[in-house]
Amino acid sequence: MVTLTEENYIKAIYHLGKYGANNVSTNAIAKEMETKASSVTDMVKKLSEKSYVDYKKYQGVTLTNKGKEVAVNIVRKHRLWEVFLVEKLNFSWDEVHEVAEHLEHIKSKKLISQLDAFLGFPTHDPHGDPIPDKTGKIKKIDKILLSEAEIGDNCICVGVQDSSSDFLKYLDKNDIALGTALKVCHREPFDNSITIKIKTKELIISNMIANNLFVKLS
Amino acid sequence: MVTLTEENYIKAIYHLGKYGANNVSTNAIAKEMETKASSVTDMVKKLSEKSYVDYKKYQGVTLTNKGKEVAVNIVRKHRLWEVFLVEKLNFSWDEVHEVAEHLEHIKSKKLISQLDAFLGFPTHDPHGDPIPDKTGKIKKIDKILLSEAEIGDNCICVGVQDSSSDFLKYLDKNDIALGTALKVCHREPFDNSITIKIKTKELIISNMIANNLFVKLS
DNA sequence: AATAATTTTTAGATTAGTCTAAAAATTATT
DNA sequence: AATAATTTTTAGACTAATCTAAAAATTATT
Ligand SMILES: [Mn+2]
Ligand SMILES: [Mn+2]
Ligand SMILES: [Mn+2]
Ligand SMILES: [Mn+2]
Repeated sequence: MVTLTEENYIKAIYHLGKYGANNVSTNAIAKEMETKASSVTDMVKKLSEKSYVDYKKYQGVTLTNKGKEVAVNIVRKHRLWEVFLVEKLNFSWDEVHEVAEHLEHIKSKKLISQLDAFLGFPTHDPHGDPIPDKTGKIKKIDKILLSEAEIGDNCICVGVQDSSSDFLKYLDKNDIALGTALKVCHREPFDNSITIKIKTKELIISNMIANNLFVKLS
Repeated sequence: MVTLTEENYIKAIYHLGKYGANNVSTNAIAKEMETKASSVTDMVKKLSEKSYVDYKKYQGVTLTNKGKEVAVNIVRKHRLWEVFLVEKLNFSWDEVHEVAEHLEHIKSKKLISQLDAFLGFPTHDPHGDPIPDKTGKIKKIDKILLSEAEIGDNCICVGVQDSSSDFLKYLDKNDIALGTALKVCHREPFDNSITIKIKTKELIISNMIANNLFVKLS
């Protein structure tokens, strides 16, 4: 049995550990969870006790297979609920995360398998992130950051790195959604801003924007 | 701000106080919540402090208007989710309660108003219980217990008193669902069992069954 | 290699919710 | 009206999760 709080710690460790194979530090977890390092130490001991993580004092943690299972399952639920909110309840993609943070903790196998079927077994959430299947398998698509695309490339938006409301609303305002086709026209050497063309319209976007938008070449 | 636990106590007090205008006793709450009387006393003090209930030592509690508002809102959410589970996710009516017990605590105005719209503003849940509207108004239909119907009455099933899995499965097995028409044919004086006719089929049901099935005369 | 800065852990408190056992109040029975 | 039975409250303890402040370990800098 895993408590709601434990689930949140496990999820945080999962996200922090995804890139970079090394251990996740106490401070990193504390920052992610908006809590104090001392609280993290306590919890990490408990998670280790219950063998959700491997932990050696002062060395940070990594998820065990058991821990990874829990994490992936929560991510699956989170993303399925996000799809539900957008597809069925007309939420916009910048409104879903907060509600999904709560819905992801509802424990019912049947609920999730039926929801999955009801949604038509979606493979990606509204932000382009992959949805693990019931066995925990995640199929990843080969996407690159728009900032890494070359001049002249034709791309399709497939995801966002940052999914803060501010960023998503910026994209909405500029008619950029998942599936939108665009062409990279020019890169300004001074600030790495790039000019892109969407349909007939040209748009200049900063390097920071380009660094948070995933595309695939088309 | 009201915690999940407080919500559950408030809901229990609401259900216990619905019939009979008198105060709800500590022991009654303890039984309903499957907890100890001493825990109830502690919580009841806190709820009183926060003015969700009126409480005088040794005299039990009643919900204040503020408390009633919270209770009705939880009931609304619980019943809307039950409709969702049955109508959209193919749950049967004996499976929904437990999951709804968790979903009812998700706090998002938009989630519930959109869910309500998505479901077509249902007025009753899968057990025939009325769904309060967003202002908390509950419209009650005039239903009677089948045990109170007279010989010769033609009725339609509109709800259940008990919604335990055992009872609901009994009804399923005997093709009794909400909306089912039936006629009261005979009452056996010895045990108050009654013979009913559904379509062409006769069925003998015990007084206990008849005491847990709501019907309206047709 | 010694010292300074940073990170992590420990020690001790706090809050929400629960429990057992005993005391106090209420209600029922003689 | 006195006693017995029941209900309710209090007192004190426990667990989960958190915090602050101080100690210990690690890492960075001189
Ligand atoms: Mn999210
Ligand atoms: Mn997402
Ligand atoms: Mn229910
Ligand atoms: Mn119901």
